[in-house]
Amino acid sequence: MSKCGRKKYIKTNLRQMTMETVESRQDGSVADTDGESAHMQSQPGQNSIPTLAQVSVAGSGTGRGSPAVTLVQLPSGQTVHVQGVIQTPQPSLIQSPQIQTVQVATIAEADGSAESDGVIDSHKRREILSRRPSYRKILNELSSDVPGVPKIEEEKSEEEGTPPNIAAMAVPTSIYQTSTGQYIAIAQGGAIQISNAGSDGAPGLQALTMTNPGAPPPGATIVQYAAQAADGTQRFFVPGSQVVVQAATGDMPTYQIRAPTTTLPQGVVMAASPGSLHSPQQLAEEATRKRELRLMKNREAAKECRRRKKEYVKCLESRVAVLEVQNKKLIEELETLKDICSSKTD
DNA sequence: AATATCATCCGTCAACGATT
DNA sequence: AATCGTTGACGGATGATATT
Repeated sequence: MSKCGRKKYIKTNLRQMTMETVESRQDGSVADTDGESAHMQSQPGQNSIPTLAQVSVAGSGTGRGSPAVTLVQLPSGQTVHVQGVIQTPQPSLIQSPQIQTVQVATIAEADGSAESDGVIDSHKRREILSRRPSYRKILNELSSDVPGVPKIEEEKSEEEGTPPNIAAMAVPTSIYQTSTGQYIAIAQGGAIQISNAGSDGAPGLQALTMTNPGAPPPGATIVQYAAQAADGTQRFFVPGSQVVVQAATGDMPTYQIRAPTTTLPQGVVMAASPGSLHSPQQLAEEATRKRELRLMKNREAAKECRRRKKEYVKCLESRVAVLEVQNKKLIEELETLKDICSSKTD
């Protein structure tokens, strides 16, 4: 199998896993091409329910957000309202003696005969296929429903995207990352903090104080870091037109703050305010800087997004486990009640 | 041991919604 | 309208495991 094909296979499996164990689509009636983006918003409780389709109880909606209420029609014709998957365990939840096949309203059939044939109005389809909320939102809503599920904080306090050891220090105004994964935080008072990323517990954080306080000239906020210089050092440019030079030798990195008297090493991109750009070369450098900044941000965002997704999937998996246990208990309870009833009738 | 396959992670791009 | 954050999709890299 080619690598590409293998990936398709893996991703298909992941998508199936998502659909079966996470999303639990009831009937596939919503024609979703990407398999993930649409059905998270398919909350049965939010739609009118003109027609019904058979589904299994285990897949009766994720109930994200406020507890989604699913209308369940019993074989006897009686209808009951069943909360979505997200609910606190209850002592007794017997709602149907035949819980393996109940009937739940579906979205695609909720719009009339024409759309039940799979012809969905483009606007409607657009709404259905609209982007689902972020994992942060989803998980926070899950958390609000079930105690014990940790919330994802809006403000990143312990997330991996922030440099370790820096969060506990003085609040920095700017954080820059070097090509080697190190972070430089520049606090308001001019203190420079350098930390090694990814080194858990490593005493990599060092604080340096700039020697000439004073507001940096406007437009002199240096964002980019230098590649390793020819002399084996690494240089970072900080506000105030100063340069932080990292020595490349030794186990303990050393840093010095120098005036940028030397020529810039190759690869350094100096940022400047857009108003000060004149030559095409400066414009190109500005564009390059912006692009690299965007890539860096997106890199971190992708990491964070994946972390949230993992957390979200874990949350759902644990919920599945809980519900399986709950379901088992209900079945047992049902059997017990059946026995009691049959013994009474005898 | 060499090769193939699997599993996972990561960076990037593009599209989208939300915000300014 | 511009900008930003989020996330699916894609492809590459890498380590683990199975097969030859």
